Amino acid sequence: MVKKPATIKEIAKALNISISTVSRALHDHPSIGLVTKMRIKQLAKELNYEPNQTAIFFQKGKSYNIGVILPELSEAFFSTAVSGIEDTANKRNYTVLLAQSHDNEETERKLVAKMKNQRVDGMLISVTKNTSSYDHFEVFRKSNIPVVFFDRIPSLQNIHSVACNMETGTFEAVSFLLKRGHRVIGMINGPTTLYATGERREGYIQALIKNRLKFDPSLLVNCDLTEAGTIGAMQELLSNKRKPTAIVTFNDYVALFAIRYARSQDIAINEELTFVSYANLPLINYMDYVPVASVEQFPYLQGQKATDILIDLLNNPVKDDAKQAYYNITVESQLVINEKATI
Amino acid sequence: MVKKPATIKEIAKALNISISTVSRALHDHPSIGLVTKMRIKQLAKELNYEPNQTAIFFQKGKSYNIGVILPELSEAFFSTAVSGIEDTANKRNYTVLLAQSHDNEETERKLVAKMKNQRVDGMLISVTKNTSSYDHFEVFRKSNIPVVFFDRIPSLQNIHSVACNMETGTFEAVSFLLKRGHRVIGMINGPTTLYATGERREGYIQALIKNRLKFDPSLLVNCDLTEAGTIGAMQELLSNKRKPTAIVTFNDYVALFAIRYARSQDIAINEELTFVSYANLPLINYMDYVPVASVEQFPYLQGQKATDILIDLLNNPVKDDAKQAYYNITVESQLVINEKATI
DNA sequence: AAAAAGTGTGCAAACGTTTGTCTAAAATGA
DNA sequence: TCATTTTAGACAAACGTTTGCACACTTTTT
Repeated sequence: MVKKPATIKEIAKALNISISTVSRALHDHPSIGLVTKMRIKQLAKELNYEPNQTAIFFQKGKSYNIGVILPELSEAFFSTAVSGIEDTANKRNYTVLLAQSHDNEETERKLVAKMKNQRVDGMLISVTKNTSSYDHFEVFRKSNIPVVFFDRIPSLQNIHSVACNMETGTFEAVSFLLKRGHRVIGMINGPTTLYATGERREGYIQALIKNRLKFDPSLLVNCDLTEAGTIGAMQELLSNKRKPTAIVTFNDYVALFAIRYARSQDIAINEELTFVSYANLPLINYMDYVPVASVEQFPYLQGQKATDILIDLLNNPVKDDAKQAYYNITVESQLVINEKATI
Repeated sequence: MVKKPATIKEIAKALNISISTVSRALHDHPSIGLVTKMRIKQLAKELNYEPNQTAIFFQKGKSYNIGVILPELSEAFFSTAVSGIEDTANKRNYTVLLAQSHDNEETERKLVAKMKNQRVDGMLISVTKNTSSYDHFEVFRKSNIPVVFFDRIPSLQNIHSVACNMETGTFEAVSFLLKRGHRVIGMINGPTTLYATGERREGYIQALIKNRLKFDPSLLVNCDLTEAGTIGAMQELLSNKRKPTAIVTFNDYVALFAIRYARSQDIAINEELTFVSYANLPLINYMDYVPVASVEQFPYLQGQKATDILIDLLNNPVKDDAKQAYYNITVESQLVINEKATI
């Protein structure tokens, strides 16, 4: 009943030629005569021949698998990045093995072990919020499995990475607000431990400098990204001697919390107090009041680039470890005006 | 520099024993003496031996890959389901190949082809909203690749499926509202083409019957799940002779649209008009006004069950196609009271 | 006319593992 | 003590493919 899939061997036998000829013919190897090639391809089609991938993987000593470890698939940023990864990988004949760390370092460690013995050819990793030590990634180096970190990248030397430069977008965001006439602009930034927090700060300050304005540290408050933290930050900003007329928030979640709080204080959103945020998540489609603009981080693009780099690395393995060149790609963030919020 | 991973062969040679002995020893085969076994395991550990998965896959003629095709990863329902799938698959030594159809039938067809020649052992599929014909799935039957459909299942005979029974949850939801004293309960249901729409309707009616109330068809309106459609449905319900004091909405998105509209009409949410919805998405954490209760569909559990069934199917292949038994698992939905909304 | 180059194909090894069958030695039974 | 069973391990085939090398034949060059 169950007919086994056709093999190269069967084709060879049926045509009374050698296996190698069949293999070469199917790969359009130049040394095979046209007639034989046609006969072979013809029969292959008739028999519905499809190469046995497991055999090829084995033979080539590769799995054509790319492992991906990221914190949380349900975050829109990551699920979009995954789309970029998948599309690129599929296009280049690789397959994606996905796993979520759920922002748990322990899980991350386990996944690393799992991935390694699944024999992935390469890895794409976005580290956990809380990952403090990076030694568990060393096994990949030892096994000669290239790793490209994306978005959340560890502070290590000699790694490949793709990340988004937040400074540019922040600069644009603040410039945009300045152009709109705002002179007192607050910022609710993230925890100082995050690299991205520093970039936002820098962009903010640079935009002020460029416009010959003085940087007022009391207008820049850090927060832990929770709702409570955001409310605290808002209270601090709103009670400032110079009360801001616009606020840049670390991400859309913070924006949501901040806007909600502002409304509870009967502040007219984007009139009395204008908001600009980051990420541009689908979330804002469902908010009643949304930031007037968002700094886009291009997750799909980041996924694409990281995958491209990884596959290039796989196709051109370095012999000499010392001569290894490291890719550190930066995607520029970019301000996007939110049409829904035009008032 | 790059040291190749150790193989069974090397271990054999180093210990001057046969390959088969090493293989069996590592598998705790009873016919291997204790001392040899220990020696082998010892050396294997020293050499950091790890079985070459590609070789094993090839040898066993299996890929230990499970293909998953679903509409949209960024929908919380699916990303949660994927977690269930991954966890179960990993536990049982399978690997997950993920792909999104983005609710596009054409993409779905392409993915099917892709998956088949990636030589997956089995498939988990949640079909596209728009999939009208199911013949592209036939290739799996022909290649003897078992398929388990989940959540969105095609209306076909002789398939394996895991889905959530919406009737139970709907029954509970309406009963809950009745117990709270509501007597005029509206429902914004989905398009009649969806199976789940029928189940909701049935649950709604059954709850009324059970409470000796008459079913009033004018209180049950269908909609296309868009914001415009929802507003239309709301207008219809609110202008009804018997104006509802509570509304059950098809899902959280519809709930959001409906609540937003109600607020635009200055209706006090969950006082003047009470909402109950489905899904319980993270979305509602970010809504200012949320339904008082949601019908939970247990996506994680569905993913788990579907994967378990699939792997069972893989481990116990049927010889005789005619004798195939089909699994059709139903997960009961369940009402969950939303604490945030308690007023 | 002989040598060289080109063309088309076959042979066989290799990749790492599992597993059915075979054998030698040791243990058991009478 | 010899026959039988048990134990511990070896041998070799098989899985499907790719690829370096060899070979025969034909064509071109000298």
